[in-house]
Amino acid sequence: MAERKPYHHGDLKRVLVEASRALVSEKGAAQFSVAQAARQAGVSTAAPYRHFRDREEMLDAVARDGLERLAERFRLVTGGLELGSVEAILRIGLAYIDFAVGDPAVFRLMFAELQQKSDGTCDAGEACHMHLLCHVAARMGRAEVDEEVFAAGLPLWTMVHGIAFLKLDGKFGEDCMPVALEPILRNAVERLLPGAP
Amino acid sequence: MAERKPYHHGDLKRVLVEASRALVSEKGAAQFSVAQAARQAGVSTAAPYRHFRDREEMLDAVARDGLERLAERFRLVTGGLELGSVEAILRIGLAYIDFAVGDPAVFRLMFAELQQKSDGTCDAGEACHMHLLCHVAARMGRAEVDEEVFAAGLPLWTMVHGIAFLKLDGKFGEDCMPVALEPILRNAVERLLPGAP
DNA sequence: AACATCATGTAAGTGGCTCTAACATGGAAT
DNA sequence: ATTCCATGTTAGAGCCACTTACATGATGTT
Repeated sequence: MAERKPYHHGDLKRVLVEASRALVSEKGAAQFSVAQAARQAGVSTAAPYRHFRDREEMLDAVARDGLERLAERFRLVTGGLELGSVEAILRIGLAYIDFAVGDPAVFRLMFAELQQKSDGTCDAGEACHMHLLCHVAARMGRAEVDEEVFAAGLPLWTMVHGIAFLKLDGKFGEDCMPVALEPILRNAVERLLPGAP
Repeated sequence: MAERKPYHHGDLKRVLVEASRALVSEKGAAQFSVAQAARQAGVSTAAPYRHFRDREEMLDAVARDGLERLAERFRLVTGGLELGSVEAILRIGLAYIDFAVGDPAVFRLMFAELQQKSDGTCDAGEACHMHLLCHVAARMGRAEVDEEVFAAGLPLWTMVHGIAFLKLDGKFGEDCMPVALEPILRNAVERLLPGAP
């Protein structure tokens, strides 16, 4: 019988984040409620407030979790590819869009306006951005990510971000895909990025 | 004395939309409440439900209003410019971003996930998109907006949309503007769009 | 081993919110 | 004048965020 109510539950915080993530994923951040997350975790509705200041801090935790998972995906899809190759940059863009389509509500939350976003969440977002910029820098033959690299990566980053959001908003017609994405992206990468050395 | 409580208030619906817009603009859609909007309009908290099915339908009305105002801006900034000129397309993009920065919360709402978006709101959004696509079509020497025009406009539309959102999310550093936007946009327009005939 | 402490849980309560139901009012149609 | 209906009100059910006061048990001290 492994089922014995543990002394003080163990790591409720993690369980709550997971429950929150599921709820957001299912119903959207707007419908998310602390009370439901608590019930899902099998604790009283007051328990979450021992681990999170308020509802928003719980959502922030879900956002951060999402950003970290996105960064992990970037690592996965570019594994083994040459730093700064068109292929690698393309894969990052596609992974980004894939994530958005796969878990729209969480993706929205990751880029939503929170009154006060924790430092950890900001860092997690920054890490995602940096992953792209490193490849852009390599493609430009730069050793580090400076202003110029940032400027060069901007149109790509924003374009992919825009595609992701417009897809979520159903702005792409019925089946959500009237045109093939990959060639458009590849074309953009090749045209927008300063050529390799 | 112009202050006499009118028989049945006149056009409460319009007043409520305006109040809602102000509230959303000020506090964000998440903090918006039907009750507050009603109080702001000077009616009971139940009154709004004579004009809107629920809270979401009120937000939808605010979104629609925003989309219509955006379309109006497009008309303004392209007035007198040649159809299909780089200048016109550029102005549309800048107006888009300008709107986003000027009223972030409403802009977010305009592209937010609503459970059920009214047809009117969809149409208003479509009108905005079409405004851009008409210029793109003209630039490509096409008489009408077909699949190819759509595909050509996609990277631009998405890029601008992405810039707007990333700006709102403060992803552009402290002062919200580490690089000049216009040259980047102009560059993108000139490189991405098939040349004029 | 006995005890104090502190993190982490619960129960109960406050005030606000969404939305509904039953009723009120007055403008417009007959 | 009478009726009807759109539009307003009051009252209330049910949910939620968050707080306060209390409970419990793991941990470190003596």
